[in-house]
Amino acid sequence: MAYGNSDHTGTAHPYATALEALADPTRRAIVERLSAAPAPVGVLAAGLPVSRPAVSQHLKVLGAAGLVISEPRGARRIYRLAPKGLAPLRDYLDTLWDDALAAFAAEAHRASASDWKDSS
Amino acid sequence: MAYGNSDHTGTAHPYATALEALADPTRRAIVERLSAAPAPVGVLAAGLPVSRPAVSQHLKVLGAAGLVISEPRGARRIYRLAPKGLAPLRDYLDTLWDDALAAFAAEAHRASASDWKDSS
DNA sequence: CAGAAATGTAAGCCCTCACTTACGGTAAGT
DNA sequence: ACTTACCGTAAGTGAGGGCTTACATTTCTG
Repeated sequence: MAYGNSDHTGTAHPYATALEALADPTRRAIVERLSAAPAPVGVLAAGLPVSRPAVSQHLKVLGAAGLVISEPRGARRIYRLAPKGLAPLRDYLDTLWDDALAAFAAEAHRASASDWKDSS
Repeated sequence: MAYGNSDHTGTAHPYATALEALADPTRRAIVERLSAAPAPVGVLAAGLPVSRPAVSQHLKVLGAAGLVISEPRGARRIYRLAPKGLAPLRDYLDTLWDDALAAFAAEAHRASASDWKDSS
């Protein structure tokens, strides 16, 4: 098991927080919008069916997940995607992918004697 | 009402369901376990801090997300990762990544003003 | 300096969802 | 056939989180 721990035994790894952050449709919409161009909170909220404070809260979550960074520009605050923010998540999925393929190959090569096989 | 159904971006695409499925720590643990080798429900539940029916429900969600497939083997039912299940999610993240990079490049190269930009 | 504009935060409501126990159904063993 | 094992589903409960309104703060503008 090359992965950390997905359960509750450990601190949240970057990929976990990113995954949980992107699970929300509104947050995905925000991220997709920011993937086109940076924007302040007000503009983001204007294009969404939720209130502006809701967007602020979502941005806070996205920031904690390392997916978004902000820069104060006068009274406004410009939000943009963190370029490397998706890297941990992508790596995690790649590892899952590779392990699954390896397991599939091993399964095809030898079709028995796993631990879950009947233990009579 | 708070827009009960969650989709601003259109009909629930596969990557969305996969994302929401993997957001749960228990389901991630199941997927990671299956990425090592196929297993029946009982074995999966034995390695998790939840009951067996809970695992069944999670597997149903993962199946609906296209991440897991099952094959009845005698009285048991063997679950394994769907090799192509992660593809839509990976593609989605790749697109997001590429768009963000393009936006960053455009930002650095920008000449014209966006609507929210301050004039100066 | 007063007013407006833009944002973050607090308090609270409500709905989703993960989990449990209880039950019904199918396949293997004796 | 009876019993045992394994599994999926139904019903109900509790905690988490997303949303809203109200408020405090900072900054630009006239």
